[in-house]
Amino acid sequence: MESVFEIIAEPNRRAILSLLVTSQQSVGQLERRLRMSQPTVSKHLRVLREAGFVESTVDAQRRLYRLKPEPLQEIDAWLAPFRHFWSAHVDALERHLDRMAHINPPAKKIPAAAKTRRGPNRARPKGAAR
Amino acid sequence: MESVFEIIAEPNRRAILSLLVTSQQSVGQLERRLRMSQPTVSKHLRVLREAGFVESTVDAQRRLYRLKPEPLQEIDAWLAPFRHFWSAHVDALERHLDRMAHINPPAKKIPAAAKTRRGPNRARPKGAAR
DNA sequence: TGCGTATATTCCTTGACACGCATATACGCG
DNA sequence: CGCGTATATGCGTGTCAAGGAATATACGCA
Repeated sequence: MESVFEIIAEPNRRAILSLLVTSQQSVGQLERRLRMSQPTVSKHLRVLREAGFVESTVDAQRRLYRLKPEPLQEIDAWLAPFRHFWSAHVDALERHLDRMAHINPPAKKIPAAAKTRRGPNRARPKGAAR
Repeated sequence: MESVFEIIAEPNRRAILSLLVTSQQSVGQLERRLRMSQPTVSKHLRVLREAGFVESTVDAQRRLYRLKPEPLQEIDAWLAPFRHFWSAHVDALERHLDRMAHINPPAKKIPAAAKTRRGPNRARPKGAAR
């Protein structure tokens, strides 16, 4: 269980992280909202804590868990080279569509904004449904 | 092995993806550059292919594998909410530093670039630009 | 101090998967 | 055709992690 990628491979752990992104939560809250057994939650929290994804503070008998950014940023960093890759792809597609448009002009004009959105940030969470 | 996260949990598979980001590669090339056995490479490629991370074309006896963007974009999309979280953190830190600077002004001015540098993907309003 | 609540830990079983080895399939060439 | 190269697949095995049940620890309160 060494890498951050193995940590987030577990669906329940991802669910916990997703719940914590809004605000800190106690173990009991997570247990109820995720409908998993208390030991299971505690075990996953232990894994997440040891990997640096979360930290906890004590509030009487409760423990409040909150997110820590570093490991997720590490994943984000790993994705960076691939973002370049797929933005290049989108650009190629755009050029292709531009060529098509040139040969066979569309009925309606495409807003210029679509062309201006350039840069390392091209990666839009492909909104389209499946 | 259903989710994209389980797929990239395996270090060798991540290595394969990283090699493919530059250009397409044959199985043999991957085998040599990663120093893993040929069956192992083929098996990982199979997993990656079935999950949509790569596709292959046939070149005589060779198979050339190349990247496909969608699954990685899916991971990127999952990270989006957390980017909000950690940029909020950076902002809080910045405000804190600003307060400190106000109380006890620094010798040197921080270059403006430092403020713009907001991760490759500073979470942007989803509907924006299209 | 004893009880109830909240969380952590231990033990055990089960299942998934990564790898090695052997073998199968596919292709080109002489 | 038969051989060499390139890749895929099947089988057996070892490892490891996830979850359930039981139990331990910590805290507040009467």
